[in-house]
Amino acid sequence: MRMKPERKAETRERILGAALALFRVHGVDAVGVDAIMHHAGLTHGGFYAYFASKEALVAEAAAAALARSADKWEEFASDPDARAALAQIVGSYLDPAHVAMADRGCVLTTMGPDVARRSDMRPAITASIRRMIQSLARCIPGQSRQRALAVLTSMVGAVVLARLADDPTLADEILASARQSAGLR
Amino acid sequence: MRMKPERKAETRERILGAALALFRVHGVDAVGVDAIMHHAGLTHGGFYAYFASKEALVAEAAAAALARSADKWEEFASDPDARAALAQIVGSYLDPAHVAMADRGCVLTTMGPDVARRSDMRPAITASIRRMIQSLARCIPGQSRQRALAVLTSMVGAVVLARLADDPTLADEILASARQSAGLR
DNA sequence: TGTACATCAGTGAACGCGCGTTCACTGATGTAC
DNA sequence: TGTACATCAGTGAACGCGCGTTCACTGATGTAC
Repeated sequence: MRMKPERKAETRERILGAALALFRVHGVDAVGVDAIMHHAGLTHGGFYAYFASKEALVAEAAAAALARSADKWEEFASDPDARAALAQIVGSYLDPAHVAMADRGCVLTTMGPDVARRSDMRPAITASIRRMIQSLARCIPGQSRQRALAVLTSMVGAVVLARLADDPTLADEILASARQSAGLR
Repeated sequence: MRMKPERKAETRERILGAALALFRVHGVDAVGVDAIMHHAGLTHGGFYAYFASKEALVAEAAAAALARSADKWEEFASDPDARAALAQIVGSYLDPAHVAMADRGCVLTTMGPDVARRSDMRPAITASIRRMIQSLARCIPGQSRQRALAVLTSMVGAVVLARLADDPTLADEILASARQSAGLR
């Protein structure tokens, strides 16, 4: 079943997407190659035509997902209305919907400790974090880098904590407090 | 080799301690019962005389470790000098040494997403989080619960991000910005 | 105090299972005539 | 336009391995006499 090259690239994206969704929900080590391929509508044997190893997929998937987040933030930050841009970035991040949909959640909050343990992934992740800080700084009154660091920190901490809280009221309180720290409302 | 009951309790603590250190450094799923028992100076077969399953150990170890953190914060918070108490709690948490020693790091930052996925653990974890928020509130000018939530959020986010950054300068910047957000310096 | 015994904390071989990875194969498709 | 062929994306059986768990056993220790 020979196919056009663009179709092969599509399949590759499909595997990456399936892997990411499963990694974020269940954790990297709890998801096997077999589960990823079935989620992508394929069988496990084909995996190694696309990736050298599961570890290589993990590295690429996490780096690509965070880079996409950084892209999105840059796009929001290019809005001339800085106040609206900040509301876009921070508001969507500190939304209970983001907490609930872990399968599409930010890599920093769904796979943070997992990625931190794999030192080979940290350079790519760090590069995206820097871009996210820069985008935030552009939206913040005074364009303070220090403030941008504090806002990113609050965003990550709030989503991690909100996912841990088994009481939705507490989770919402945490998100609301972080929104206020970020200068929203 | 029959032994005094206190000795059995000691062995149990040793297994819990070994498990926690390994879980925090390598992640729950990357650490086997065999590795835990060897780290505790025992062989794998004895494990089931202490815990019903690996999953039961994970739940108990994570809950106990966070409860111990909450105990420590309560102790610090009972200092009549609120300013000193806050410096103790926040300063030790946002110390580069805490970032570096993941094997003794706070459960929220080392195992956060892992714990959030196991819904049976979340009640115990949430109870400890509430105690930590209360301790923080006692140390904060005005005893504001809202501020306490924001400070805890910053602490967790900063340590997660600092562990991800492969550049120590960036990591230190993140920690310093969180210290400032918490009212230190 | 000294001896015999019962206890049970800890051992290590064995189990079934699912993992990551390999590979000989299949068959739908793009290409050449 | 129609046919024959080469390609290669995807299949599925098979591999060795380490996992979580079980269990018959061992032998140091506390206890009873």
